[in-house]
Amino acid sequence: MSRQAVQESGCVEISCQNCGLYQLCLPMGLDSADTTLLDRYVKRKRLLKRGEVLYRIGEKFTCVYAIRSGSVKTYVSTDDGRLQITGFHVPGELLGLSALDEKRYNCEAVALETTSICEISAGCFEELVREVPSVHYQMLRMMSREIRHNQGLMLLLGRKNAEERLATFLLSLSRRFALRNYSPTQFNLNMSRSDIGNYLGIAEETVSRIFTRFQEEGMIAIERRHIILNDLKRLSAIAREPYSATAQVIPLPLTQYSR
Amino acid sequence: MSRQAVQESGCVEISCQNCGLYQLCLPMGLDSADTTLLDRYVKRKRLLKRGEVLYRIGEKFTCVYAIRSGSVKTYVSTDDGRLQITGFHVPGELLGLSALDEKRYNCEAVALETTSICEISAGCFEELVREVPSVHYQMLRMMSREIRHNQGLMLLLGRKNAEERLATFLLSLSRRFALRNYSPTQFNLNMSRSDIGNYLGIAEETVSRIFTRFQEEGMIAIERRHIILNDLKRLSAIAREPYSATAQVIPLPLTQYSR
DNA sequence: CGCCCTGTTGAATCTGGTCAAACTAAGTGG
DNA sequence: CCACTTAGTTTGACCAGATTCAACAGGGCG
Repeated sequence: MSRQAVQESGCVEISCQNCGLYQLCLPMGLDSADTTLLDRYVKRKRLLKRGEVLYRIGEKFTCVYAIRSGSVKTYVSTDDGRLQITGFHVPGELLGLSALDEKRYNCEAVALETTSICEISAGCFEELVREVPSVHYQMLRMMSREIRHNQGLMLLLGRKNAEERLATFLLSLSRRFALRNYSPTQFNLNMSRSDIGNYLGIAEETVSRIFTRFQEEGMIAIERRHIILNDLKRLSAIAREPYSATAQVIPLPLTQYSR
Repeated sequence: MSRQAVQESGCVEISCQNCGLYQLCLPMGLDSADTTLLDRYVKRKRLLKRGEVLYRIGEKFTCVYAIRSGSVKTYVSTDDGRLQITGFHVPGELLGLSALDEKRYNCEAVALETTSICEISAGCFEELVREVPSVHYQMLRMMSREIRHNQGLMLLLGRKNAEERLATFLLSLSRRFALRNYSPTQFNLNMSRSDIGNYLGIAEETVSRIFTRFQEEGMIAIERRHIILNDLKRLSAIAREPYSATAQVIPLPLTQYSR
């Protein structure tokens, strides 16, 4: 039935080789038989342009999505349209899992740039999780990670002032770059000040002001979207990272902000 | 091995009949064979007094906990000891799931009152999830729910002012009571103002002030910890609930605040 | 070249935090 | 039973940080 779906969509040529689900599961001990199985479940591919919506709040839960390339932001909103960005998502990550409970998407997903997505129907997803044990446990871990990420963000939103938020944000980027073997002290912020502000719960003007203050104090050098961190120690002192700084890396699943 | 653990702990008499895991899973289609299986996995029971710690941030992930009775708050913290309460948890809920990914607890759990807990070792938990399909999918749904809850809280913390936060909080309690067939307009707040403030990311003085303001405006009547909601409509208007108000109930897994 | 978008800066304003004090209820011990 | 302590709550005064509004600078692009 899922194979049929693949054929219907005219996307038979699409293997799962480069899709997020594959990337996600392979390092976790899936053997090739499993990945062949994966292929069966991927329904079709979608290509989104910047600003296009993947799913909306309240919409029925139809698919789980895996990002192949590009990046996506998710956000929730109030009655009167105020948005809170809850995450930026990159290749290898899954979207829509938080709809499993209520069978409705509870946040909105929008492409930040041209983005390629694998679609897995909700039914197929359940089947997949049931039939492939290694995928199954991997799902739990992924959701566990998302919960942890959100908790870090709540701490930031609830208890940190604007300076601390910015410092935390910069350090989190720095660490993620270090993990990917990019420079931890020099990179591009490829999102707008307003995105940063929204994510951190402060006005974009405040973001600007604090960046310039940090610069005046010599901790950073920033020019448009390129930034150099001159004093990680001082930034750390300001950021006031969570207790288990070693274990709990960061609440920021962001896109690759360097190049 | 898990059976052995049960016997070692001297808690053989404890069946899973009243433990959270049982309550959780039974309505979801577990048959009695499955629940017998469940019994095998519950290692032992713990009894916590008010203020006692169930697990700490950074501690190794050893167990998943199910609340039998009482209530527990979880929180994360910064370097310098500021806390952010991330949830209040009640019977039937599981604790510790967000440690699945990193194998360390990333928040701290403390009993709010005398609380009875079932303990399931991490290894047994994995086995349980692997062997009992109905439990497995249930886990995914639980974590999905927690993510949704956290997203609502992030929206509140990032984009709402103090009045809106309080109104949201009161309405969420009201709805939960309605679900349990308690009065949605009259109940006890059995947590301190400071707990409320911490949870909502505002000072306890601000909580007090806004409660009195709401009272002056006739929307509520409050006396110590007993509260009457006189005007749900006006509260809703202030709260500015998320778009899909129907689908997305509330970000507040709180304890029974009425009696 | 001129327009638009993003980002920066300044000034006024205001929300909410902090500090301090008073008050209440509930214990606690003599 | 009463004096005393303690924790929780409320209230006022003051102030800092952040928002809002507005103007402006500069780069990228048609």
